[in-house]
Amino acid sequence: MKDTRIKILDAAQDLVQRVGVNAMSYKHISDTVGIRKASIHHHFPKKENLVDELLKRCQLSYGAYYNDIVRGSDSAPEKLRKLATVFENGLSNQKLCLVGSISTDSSTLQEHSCRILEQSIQNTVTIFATVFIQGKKECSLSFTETAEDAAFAFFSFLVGTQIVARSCGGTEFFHKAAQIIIDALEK
Amino acid sequence: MKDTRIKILDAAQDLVQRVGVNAMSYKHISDTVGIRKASIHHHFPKKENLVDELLKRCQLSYGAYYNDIVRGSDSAPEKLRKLATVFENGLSNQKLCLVGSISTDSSTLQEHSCRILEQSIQNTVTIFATVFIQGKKECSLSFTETAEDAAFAFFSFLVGTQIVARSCGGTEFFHKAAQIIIDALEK
DNA sequence: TTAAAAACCTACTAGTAGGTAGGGTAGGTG
DNA sequence: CACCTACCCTACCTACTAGTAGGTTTTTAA
Repeated sequence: MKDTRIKILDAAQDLVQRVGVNAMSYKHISDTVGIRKASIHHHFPKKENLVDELLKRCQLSYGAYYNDIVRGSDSAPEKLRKLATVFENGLSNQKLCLVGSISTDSSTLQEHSCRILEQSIQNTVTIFATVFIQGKKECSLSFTETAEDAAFAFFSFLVGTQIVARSCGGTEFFHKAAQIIIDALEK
Repeated sequence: MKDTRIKILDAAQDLVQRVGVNAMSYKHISDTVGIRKASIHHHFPKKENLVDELLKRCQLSYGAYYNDIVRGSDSAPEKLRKLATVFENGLSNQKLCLVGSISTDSSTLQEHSCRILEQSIQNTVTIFATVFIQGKKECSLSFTETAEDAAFAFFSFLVGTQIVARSCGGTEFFHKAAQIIIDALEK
């Protein structure tokens, strides 16, 4: 079966988003996939391999997803609202952004994983930045520093609010917080 | 010795801020404090006890610290900058806000710990909110929704930016991001 | 049809986690 | 003086972690 590998990645991703990369174990994955623990090692010899591939896969899938939103015909503030909704939907399932979840445990990661993580963040920020470039052009957004810097700030805000709101306030608090920040960036 | 307990809490806090609450172990604490693992159990029978006390201690110490800033004579935007600097200084030592760090692992926490965590967040937000109330009064800050909501958004932003910047960009990125958000909230 | 390659299994290793049992010792109190 | 409590110790337990060895089944391809 080719899709056992995908099932493993799916289960791993779900676990990472819910409980974090350190609390995600091969045992947990084997339980949900319905495969023995040793068999997972056949597909991903070391856990670091799994983490690396998870990061790469998410960079692609979420990158495509973000791009869909960013390339649309909406105004810049509307696009920011749609991007925030992606995070809000994750939160409603008690799930954190994978990059955000792994970032918090970055100190226990291998160097090569950290590099992929860094690249994923930069990739996301680059996509987000196009919205801020558009916003500056159409005068719908106002911010100091560069569009890249603003994109970094906005992405970081979404990651943090997802984390804090999961512990306190849930999607309601998240939604209001996003509203405030987008309003503040709006001209 | 009375301060063994404090030494344990200090070591535990440092570990939680650097590697997260799940990667923090009694073994690690015993190594840095210079005491046997079993002796820590004398002071904190279960790990949950340690975590609970850590949260309560931080709520007091950081609460007092934030209050010092908030009660000062600065303008509201200046106070926000000072609050951001607290997080920036932590980041320069590779350390995350304790509440932020524990929040990411909240799914592996006991219920009572979650309640203390929630209370810590609400406490911090309440302190932060006074700055936004001041800002609205003196017309130095402009935001939609309530001051509490804005404080929640700002705190979440700081938590998230600390996490993301530790993986990508460091204090420079953090500083610029904080600049952008505070500028956006400034009238 | 046969042989190799891929996938999966049982059974195991070594290491670490949190936690416990029970003994030794120092300092204070009746 | 005896006693008690707080503190710290050695030694151990169970549960779980990532990872390995080596055999079996299934799939694929010549």
